[in-house]
Amino acid sequence: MTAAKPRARASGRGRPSKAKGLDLKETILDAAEGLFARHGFYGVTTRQVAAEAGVDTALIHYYFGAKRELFDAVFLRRAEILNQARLASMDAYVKAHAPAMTLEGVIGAFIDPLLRISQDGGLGWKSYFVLVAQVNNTPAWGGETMARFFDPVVHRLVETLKTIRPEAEYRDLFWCYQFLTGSMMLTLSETGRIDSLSEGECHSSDLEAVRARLFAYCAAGFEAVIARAGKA
Amino acid sequence: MTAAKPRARASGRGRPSKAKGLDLKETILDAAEGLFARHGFYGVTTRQVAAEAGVDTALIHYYFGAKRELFDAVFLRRAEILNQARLASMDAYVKAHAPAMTLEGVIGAFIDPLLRISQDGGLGWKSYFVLVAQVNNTPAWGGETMARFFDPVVHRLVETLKTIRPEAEYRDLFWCYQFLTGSMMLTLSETGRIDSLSEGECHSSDLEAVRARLFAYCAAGFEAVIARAGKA
DNA sequence: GTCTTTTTTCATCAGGTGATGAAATGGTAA
DNA sequence: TTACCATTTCATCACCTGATGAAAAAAGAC
Repeated sequence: MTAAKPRARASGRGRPSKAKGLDLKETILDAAEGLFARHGFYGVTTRQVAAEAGVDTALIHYYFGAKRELFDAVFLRRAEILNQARLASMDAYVKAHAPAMTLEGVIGAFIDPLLRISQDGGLGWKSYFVLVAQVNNTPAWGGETMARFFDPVVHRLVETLKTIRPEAEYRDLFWCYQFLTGSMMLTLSETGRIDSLSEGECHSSDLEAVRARLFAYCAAGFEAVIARAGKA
Repeated sequence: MTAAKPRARASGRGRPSKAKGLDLKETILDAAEGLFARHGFYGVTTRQVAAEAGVDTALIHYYFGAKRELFDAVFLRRAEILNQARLASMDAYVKAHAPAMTLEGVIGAFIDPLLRISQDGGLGWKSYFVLVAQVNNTPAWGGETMARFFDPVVHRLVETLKTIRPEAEYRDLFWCYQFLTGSMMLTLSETGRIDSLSEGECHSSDLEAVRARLFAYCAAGFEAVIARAGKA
């Protein structure tokens, strides 16, 4: 909003960054991440990013090319990490509880990495989740990337659920997944709406409160939909 | 994307609109609604809106003032209608089932008006829901308006639920509401993600499939969270 | 030290942005 | 008719946008 305070500045003109241990490329990505999360792709100018990063505008184009490529770079930077954390979490759960998996356990293994990373990962990750939530309901901005990285995790979830509820139909599982992801993304966005709505009783940032409720909520939802399909 | 085709054009220069039954103000709102929904506030220029509406740029400022006021006008136009439909639906349910209300019934009365309007309201309403979903996780653009109109409906929901589950804690009800609204908004956005994810098994636009699952899903989720709180 | 390569900055471009004041238009009322 | 007034258009402003080519500065190779 106001005049940006440079966070990294090269000494003179030359090439000091790597010698000083400053990676301007990362600094630019950090700045862009925060701004894109707050204002969206079109709501941010390359000059704002440059100012926030304490860097000349041209440097952004030198490293990333067009503005859209910068956005993609921001999106990709953490996508792989996130993806592998979730796959590992699912793997670990399956290996540890293979004989007696529960819906709630599987769903927890699917969601918990995100909560944990959001809690422990610092502000960068918080911004990143806001960004992912944005992309999640504006597929035009990276829906393809979204699909490329996250479809495998989702299919892993669905297949695992199918293993422990063989009678469930795929249609039901996919719809339930959509409901789950809507809850999850809105929660990770930490918009503050629940704070004002509940007049201070709940806090967006209280992910422990989420953990205590969301897994059970979703598991019961899946169960109900599966059961209802059996009846109808 | 491409060259816009004018949809309404005044004959010469003067003031033919009302005589012809054409309300250019509404035409502008329609055009703005569709564009804002697709590209977001900053992703749309007043010139694009003008072109889509078949109108001069200056006319937009004549009717609405600044661009942001145009956005607010778009948002407000349908907010009141939506709000009253939902309050009426809740009222009707309570009056009809007062002695024996169910969680699923109350939740259905809360959500169903949106599904019905989205199904029967035409493209304008579809765009509007995308817009509301956008605002829902970008509170900076109209979160205040959002709260002003929709908080009363949410409180009505929560109070009604508290009536039929007096043992429930408000904290739990608010968290569950957040989960519900996340599922609902993502669903109403009809992003098409479920279509590709399920390889054609499900369709974003199939709101009948949503009706058959979402109410039961949410009701079971609420029930589980309330029950778990009682135990813990 | 000189040469080369990478990084950073400067200066600038062509085009687009939201916005406005003034003029044109034609319906309405006297 | 004539005067008025809401509506619509035109022309334009000051500023910002993403992007680029060339120059400057520093690090590393020899």
